[in-house]
Amino acid sequence: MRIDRDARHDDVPRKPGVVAVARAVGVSPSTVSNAFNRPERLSPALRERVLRTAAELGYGGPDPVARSLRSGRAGAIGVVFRRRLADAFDEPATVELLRGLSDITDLRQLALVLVPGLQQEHPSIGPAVRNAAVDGLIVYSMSADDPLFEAACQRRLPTVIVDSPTIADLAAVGGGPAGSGPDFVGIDDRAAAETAVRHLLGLGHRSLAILSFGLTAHSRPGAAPVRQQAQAIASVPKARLEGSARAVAAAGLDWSSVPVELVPITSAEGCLAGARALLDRASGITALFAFSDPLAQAARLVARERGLSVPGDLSIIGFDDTAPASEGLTSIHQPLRDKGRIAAERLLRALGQDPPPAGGELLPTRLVVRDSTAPPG
Amino acid sequence: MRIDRDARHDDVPRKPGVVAVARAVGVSPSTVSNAFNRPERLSPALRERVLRTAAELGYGGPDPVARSLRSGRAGAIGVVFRRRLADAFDEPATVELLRGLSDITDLRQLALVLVPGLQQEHPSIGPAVRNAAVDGLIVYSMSADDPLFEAACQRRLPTVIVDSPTIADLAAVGGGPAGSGPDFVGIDDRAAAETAVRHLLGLGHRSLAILSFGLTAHSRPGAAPVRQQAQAIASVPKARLEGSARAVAAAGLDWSSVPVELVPITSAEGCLAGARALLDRASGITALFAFSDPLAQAARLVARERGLSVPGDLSIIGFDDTAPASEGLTSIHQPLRDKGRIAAERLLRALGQDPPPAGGELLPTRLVVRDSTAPPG
DNA sequence: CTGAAAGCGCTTACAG
DNA sequence: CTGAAAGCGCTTACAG
Repeated sequence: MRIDRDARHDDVPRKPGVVAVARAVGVSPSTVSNAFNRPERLSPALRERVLRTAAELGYGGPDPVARSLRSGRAGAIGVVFRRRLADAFDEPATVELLRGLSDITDLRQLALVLVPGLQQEHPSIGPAVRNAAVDGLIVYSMSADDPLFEAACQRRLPTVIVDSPTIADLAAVGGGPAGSGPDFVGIDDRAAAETAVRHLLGLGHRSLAILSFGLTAHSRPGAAPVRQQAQAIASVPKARLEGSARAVAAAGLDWSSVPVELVPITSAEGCLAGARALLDRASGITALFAFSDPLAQAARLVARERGLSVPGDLSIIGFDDTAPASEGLTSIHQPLRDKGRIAAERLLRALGQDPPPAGGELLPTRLVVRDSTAPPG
Repeated sequence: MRIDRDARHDDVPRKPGVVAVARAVGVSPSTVSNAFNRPERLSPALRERVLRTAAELGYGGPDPVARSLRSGRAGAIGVVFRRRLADAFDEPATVELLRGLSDITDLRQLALVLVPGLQQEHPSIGPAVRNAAVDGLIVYSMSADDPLFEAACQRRLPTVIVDSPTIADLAAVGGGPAGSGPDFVGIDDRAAAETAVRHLLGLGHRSLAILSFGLTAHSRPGAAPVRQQAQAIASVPKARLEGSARAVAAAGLDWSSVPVELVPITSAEGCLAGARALLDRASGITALFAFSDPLAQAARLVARERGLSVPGDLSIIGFDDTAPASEGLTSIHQPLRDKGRIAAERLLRALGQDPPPAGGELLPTRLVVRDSTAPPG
């Protein structure tokens, strides 16, 4: 055990601490601490002497962990992801959100602690969120039934949920942290999806299909009939499916005949496989609503593979508007960077004296029509 | 002071700790700790009772900071950036490096602590790297004379430098951490630049110019004559300039007549302004070597602004190969994701029993010829 | 299977 | 301007 080893060989200290420096200079630990943290309390000469001796001894400065334990502040905020960090960096929408978060944390030189979700391969290690030394948490788009979400809530840290679960869905499931509860920043996914489907229907399409995310934390890829849709827990796909259904019903069509395919969004291959599966079983459709731009891009690739022209044979609309405009993908735009900024601002306010108004914040979305949607050929 | 407040009102504890839970259950703190960390040491019934009481009391689980102080491990590695985090996320090359790093950290569920550099606006706060609770550091592309680099070295943590400063440049400046010194992962920037310029010269160009990064930590944008180039400290532009000069000299041309423009790479506007300045004063050139793809893309934009066709009137070669292949930019490819992976692997090995061989690792690069370079028209 | 004790490295109000 | 003392919340070898 390291501690005992150090104590035994007192003459061979592994790493010098504040007391070693104090001893060498001939002052008290308080003075060493002050030399680093409150320079104005020392005479310049003494401060100089302390700093020089510290450097000679190879003292790396006050240990941030000890300082943090004493002061109660970590100087960092955590961002909790559903899955691997590598997956997060692969999603343009997530990187844009991170840009927005860092726009705000940069102003205070705060570190951003990126916390990975569970790995299917190593479920035993336990969620990393339990170990993150942070002052507050951004929880990014999780299903309310995800064990990771429970673990995040358990920290009882000031928390801002981004996108999912919504406060309403949280209440329905009965989970969530105690006390004042988490804050929320997101969009009106139901209304946005309704807009997307209305756009397709307005062009004259009568036969469409949907490429969605998983409906629960442990959702399997594949077709999701209406009865399975009713079991949805994940707020984002749940709301978008509801919005889509509403638009379809309003047009006098039968929602239960609209194919919905669930796709694991963790990999480009998953997106392609999902698009292929959907186009296999719904070969008659003329329009497709994908719940993300990468999904829409995959669908367009698969359509081309099969000799379908877009939008001639198949109209495709995406979500997030993260594809380069040059690709001409019709999509629902949402202000992802602002979402990050606002989430970080609200978290920082919750950490300070100035908590933001309860109830969370919904950001505006808008339909951006480009070249991937047109009337059926 | 918070501590005293808690002590005074012992009946209104702010947050329950392991002792509060222990008291409530009627066991010792050790047992509570074991309930969370070594479940096998308790009878299932007792463990259950401890966990239930903890939940009732609103205990969030063992405090990671205290645990970290005691155990000596943070369960996270830090990535130190030269500038704002938001700038880092704006650079495709940096995001790709982060993907590589997280490919490895994900395997162990390690958090990634993103540490911002100094803000010009608030130099007073002190470098955030001093406060990062991490087990090791990835230092990403810094100039050896950057105060931030010094602060990072001061932590005396196991460290892997990515790209800059190189071990050789470090030794020349006389800085760097004591002890075994930092590890290094990068590329042979000199050779890669030589290849790029040879490609241009091989096409028949005789009049070229260079769009470079800043040569020191506090480099100003603008023209950099040869005598200023000699003062370069930042390893990457220094080596690339040397490689370029070597290729130019080998072709029997005069390096001192090759315009070199320094560009602040922190913003898209900076890139455009740099490209404009260079094209203003070097209007006769037929070829341009930009030290990054975003810089090359900016140069192409500016060329078009001025009615120059690429590659007809102006050949442009970039670096990193981060632009979409569809844009047809000739570039030097480097394996950025592998670079991240290898850096993380080496750091993890240094943290364990299996330190990597000294001397660092140089990754291969290759010239990718596309449509932005051609013989002079 | 459980508990008492020490200590991780620091900071801070307080006394001098 | 400087020091002695307490304590942040936890874990761990050791004893029982």
